[in-house]
Amino acid sequence: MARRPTIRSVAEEAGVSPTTVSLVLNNNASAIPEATKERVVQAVRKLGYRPNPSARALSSSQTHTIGFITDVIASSGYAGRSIAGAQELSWANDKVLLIVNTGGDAAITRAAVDMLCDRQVDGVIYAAMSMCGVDLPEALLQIPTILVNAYDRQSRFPAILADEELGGYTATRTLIDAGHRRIGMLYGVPEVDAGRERLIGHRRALDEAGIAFDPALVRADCWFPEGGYRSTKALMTLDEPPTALFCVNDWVAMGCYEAVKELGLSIPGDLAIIGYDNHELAGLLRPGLTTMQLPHYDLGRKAVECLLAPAGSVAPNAVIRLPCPLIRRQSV
Amino acid sequence: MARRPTIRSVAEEAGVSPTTVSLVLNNNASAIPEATKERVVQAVRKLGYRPNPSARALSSSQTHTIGFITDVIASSGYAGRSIAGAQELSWANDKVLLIVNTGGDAAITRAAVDMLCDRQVDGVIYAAMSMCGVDLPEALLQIPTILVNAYDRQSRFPAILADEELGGYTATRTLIDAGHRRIGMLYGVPEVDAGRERLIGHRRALDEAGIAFDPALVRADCWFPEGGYRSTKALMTLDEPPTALFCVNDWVAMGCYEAVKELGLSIPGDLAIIGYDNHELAGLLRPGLTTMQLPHYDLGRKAVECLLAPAGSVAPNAVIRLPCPLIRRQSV
DNA sequence: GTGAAAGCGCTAACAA
DNA sequence: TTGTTAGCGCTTTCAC
Repeated sequence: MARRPTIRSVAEEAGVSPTTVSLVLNNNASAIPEATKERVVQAVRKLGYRPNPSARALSSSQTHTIGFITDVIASSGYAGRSIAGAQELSWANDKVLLIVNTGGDAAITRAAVDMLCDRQVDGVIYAAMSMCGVDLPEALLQIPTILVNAYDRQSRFPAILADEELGGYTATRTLIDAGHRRIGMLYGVPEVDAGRERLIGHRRALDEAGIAFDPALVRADCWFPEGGYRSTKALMTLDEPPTALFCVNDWVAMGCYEAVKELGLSIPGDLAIIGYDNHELAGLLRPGLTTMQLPHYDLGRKAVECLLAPAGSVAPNAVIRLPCPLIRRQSV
Repeated sequence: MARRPTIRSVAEEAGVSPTTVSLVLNNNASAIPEATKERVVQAVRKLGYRPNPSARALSSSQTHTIGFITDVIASSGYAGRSIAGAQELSWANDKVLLIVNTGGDAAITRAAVDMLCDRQVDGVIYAAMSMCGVDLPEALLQIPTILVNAYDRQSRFPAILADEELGGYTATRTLIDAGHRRIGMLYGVPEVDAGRERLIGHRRALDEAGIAFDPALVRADCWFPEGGYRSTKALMTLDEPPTALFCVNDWVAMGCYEAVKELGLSIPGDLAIIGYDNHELAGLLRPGLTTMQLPHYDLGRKAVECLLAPAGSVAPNAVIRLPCPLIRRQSV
C-alpha cells in the first residue's frame, strides 16, 4: 500500500526544507515570498499531501479535538440535536468531536475526563439531558470546559442554558396578546428546575399585563398526558374556567387535547393551548400545537463558540441563556 | 504547571529502560520476570503515569478511535441511541468515538472520510437515520467500515439492519396468537423500504396460519396519525371489519386510537392494535400500545462488535439483521 | 528568507 | 531478560 506523502516529500518536491513547508501550511509564512509559497502549495497539491494529525498533535500538543460528554442519552432525541449543533460548528472550524456517554455514572465521568485530558482535547463540553446542577471532577479545571443544559454547583465553569423563564413569559404573553385574561397553567413537578422557571415567567407576564394571579388556575403534578387530561377536566368545570392554558410541556398539552375533545369543546375557540418543547408530534396534532422550542441545537453550537473564543472571554461563572423560539401553529 | 510523567521518568523510577516499561504496559511482557513487572507497575502508580495517546498513535499508527458518521441527526432520537450503543461498547474496549454529521451532503461525507483517514481511525461506522441504500466514497475501502441502518449499493461493506420482515411477522403473529383471524394492516408509503418489509412479514404470518390475505384489509398511505385515523374509520365501517390492526408505525397507531375512541369502541376489546417503533409516547397512551421496538442501540453496539472482530471474520457483503423486540403492553 | 537540528513521547527491531 | 537505537511526521528555535 502506497505510503502517504510526508512533509519531507513535499519539501523535496518543492525544493525547499520541511520547515518552509510547515511555515506555509500553518500561515506563519509572513516572511516567505509569494513565489516560494506558491511552489509549496503546488507541491502539496501535486502529491495530495495531508498532514498527519497524530504527528502534529505530538509536537504541538494541539489535537483540534473537542470532548463531548453526555450523561444520559435520552430517548427524546434532544442529545442528538446538541451534538449536531456542536459538531457542525466544530467541523466548520476544523475540529472534531470525541463523544463519551457516562450514563450519569460518576466513576465513568471521572474516567472520561481523564481520557480526554490524556488525549489533549482543546476543550470539553458537558451536556446534561435534563437541566440540573452537577458536580464534576477536579481534573476538568485543567481544560477549558463548558456546560450545556446544566450548571456547576460550584460555579467553576460557564453554563449554557435555555432561557426557561423567558420561555414561560413568552408563552403566556402570546396568550395575553391573543386577548386572553383567564389563563391557567398546567405546571410540572416541582423537582424539575425548568418547570419552576417557566412558572415564574408565566407569572411575570401576568403581572406585566395587570392580570391578577389566580392560584385556582394553576395545577401542579402535570408531566405526562394523563396529568394534562385530568387537570384540564378539573379546570374546565370551574365556575369561571380559563379560556387559555399554558402547558409545562407538549405531553401535558396532548392530554389537554384529549380532554377538550371529550368535553366537546374546540381548540382554540373554547380553549387556547400553548405547550413547551416542540415535540415531534406537536405539528401532527389537530389543530397544530403552538409551542416553545427548546434550543438544543443552538446550545451545542454556542458551547463550541465559547470554547473557540479567545481564552478569558467567557467568565468561568458565566451563565448564558438562549431564548426558546415560539413555534406558532393553530392552537392559540 | 507540572508536566505529566513520561515513559522515561517511569523507567528511571523503576530502574529499567523505557523499553521494558513499554513492554510491560502493552502486555508484551511474557519474557519479563514478575519482579521487574512489579517494579514498573509500582512506578507507574507512584507517578500517576498515563501514556500519551498522540505519541502512541504516531509511533504505532493506532489511534484507538472509531469514526462514526451520521447522515441526518433526526429529531427522533434514534441517532442518539445508535451512538450510545456504539459508544458504550467502544468504551468497554478502550476506544473512543469520533463523530461527524454530514447532513447527507456528499461533499461533506467525502471530507469526513478523508479526515477520518488522516486521523487513522481503527474503523468507520456509517449510520443512516432512515434505512436506505447509500453510495460511499472510495476512500472508505482503505478502512474497516460497517454500515448501520443502511446498505451499500455496491455491497462493498457489511451492513447491520433491523429485521423489519421478522418484525412484521412477529407483530402479526402476536395478533394471531391472541385469537384474531381478521387482521388488517395500515401500511406505509411504498418508498420506505422498512414499510414494505414489514408488510412482507405480515403476509408470511398470515400464510403460515392459513389465513387468506384480504387486500381489502390493507390500507396504504398511512405514515402519520392523520392517515391512521382515516384508514381506521374506513376499515371499521366495512361489512366485516377487522378485529385487529397492525400499524406500520406508532404514529399511525395513535391515529387509530383516536378513531376507535370516536367510534365508541374499545381497545383491545373491539379492536386490537399493534404498532411499530416503540415511540416514547407508546407507553403513555391509554391503553399502553403494544409495539415492536427498533433495536437502534443494538445496531450501534453490533457495529462496534464487528469492527473489533478479527479482520476477515465479517464478509464485506455480509448483511446482519437484528430482531426487533416485541414490547407488550395492553393494546392486544 | 530559509534551513539545520532538536525534540514531542512512544514503539519495535536488534543487540547484548 | 533487558537496553540501545532509530525512527513515527511534524513544529519550532536558532543560526545562517
